[in-house]
Amino acid sequence: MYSFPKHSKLCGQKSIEQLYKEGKRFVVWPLRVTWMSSESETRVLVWAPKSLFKHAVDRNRLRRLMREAYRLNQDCLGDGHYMIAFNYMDKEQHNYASIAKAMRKALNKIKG
RNA sequence: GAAGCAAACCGGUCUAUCGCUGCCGAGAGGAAGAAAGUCGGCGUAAAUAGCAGGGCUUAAUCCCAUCGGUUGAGGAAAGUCCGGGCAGCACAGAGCACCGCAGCGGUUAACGGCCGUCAGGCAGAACGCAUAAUGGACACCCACCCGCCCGAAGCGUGAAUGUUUGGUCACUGCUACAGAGACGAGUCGCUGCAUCAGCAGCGGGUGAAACGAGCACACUGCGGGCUGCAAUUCCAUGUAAACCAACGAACGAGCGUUGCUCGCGCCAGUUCCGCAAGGAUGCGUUGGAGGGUAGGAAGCGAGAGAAGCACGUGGUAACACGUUGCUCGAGAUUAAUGAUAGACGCUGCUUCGGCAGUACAGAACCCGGCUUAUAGGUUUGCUUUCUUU
Repeated sequence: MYSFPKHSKLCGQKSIEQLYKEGKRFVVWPLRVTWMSSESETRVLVWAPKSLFKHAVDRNRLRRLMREAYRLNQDCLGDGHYMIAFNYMDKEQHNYASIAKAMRKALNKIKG
């Protein structure tokens, strides 16, 4: 129920370009969400930009936090299938609780 | 015991819940899926072109879900500064240019690294000398004076150790200002020789330096082919206005007009564009061969290794050698190695209840170095000084 296996990750240059070109966008601070509905299963991409976080260890940490927040709250999406990208926007590192709160809000917004 | 150095090493642990990469096993049953094919849609008056998360079909490839087991970041993984392996391309030999290195000797696969050593400079705990002023302490019945000790800059000596500089000046050049002159020029004074011209010697003056130096864009020795795993190789599908072949068109040739010459006539494609018009271009058709990008696999780690630690031998050491013993075992690709909660450990402060902190930082083909970042801790060695015996 809370798993996040490999085939749930969004990969491939073509589908990522398509998502960023045509997807709908909104912001739930500190996350910028780009999403579009999908015919097959839901696939997700998380990203922390190098321009905001110079060290790889910080980017890894934020990516893992966002991934865990999605994994534990993915039932908020219901039965729909989507392609979603989460971009981290803040210069400061938030803790897990605030990222999880933003994640729940974002997933409910996509569903509704 | 204190102080100052150097080298080597470690750099969190446990529990609970949820989860991920690779590998192994079980396992109902297949699953995913391409710029390709095909059928539709939009577009248009209708087509072509074009547009898009469309449906269906299949390629390489992979076995998916589920269950069980196992596995998983560093001393710097970092910077990408040197040197190699490996890969592709180039390549007769030698030299020039360019770039790098530079006491001497050694070490290594190699190096700008490392080890030993020589000379000069700098830093260096501590010690010695020295005393200004308001001073401190001793002495003194008290005050003043004198004496003595301490006392900062300062001067000197200077351990372990660290750091820095170090080829040559025959050739080609450079050395500001000052100076007659910084190299083929010669001033002032004196002396000697000489008929004169001048020659030789000594001294003064300038300057960091005046036939004696220093330096490099000069010379000498040694090294360097270029590009990097986004290298490179393979798989399947399809193909371009580039390649090959055949055929055709255009130009030319030829044919017609004509005595000859000149001149005129005898075609149509591709592309931009919805069509036409207009513009650009010189080729078109058929067949063959065949990339790049995107996708997948290898390269990529038990086919690991110039691997590490003991022990032995040689060497001052770096290091080398060994029929010796033991140990290590990540491999992602929109990118795993985690998240949350609690406890312990360590460090500092403490009103002894606690409180605060717990670093630097994340593999991306692999090694040897260097450089930079780093909470806290351990061990060993050296030097000086004090105490005890």
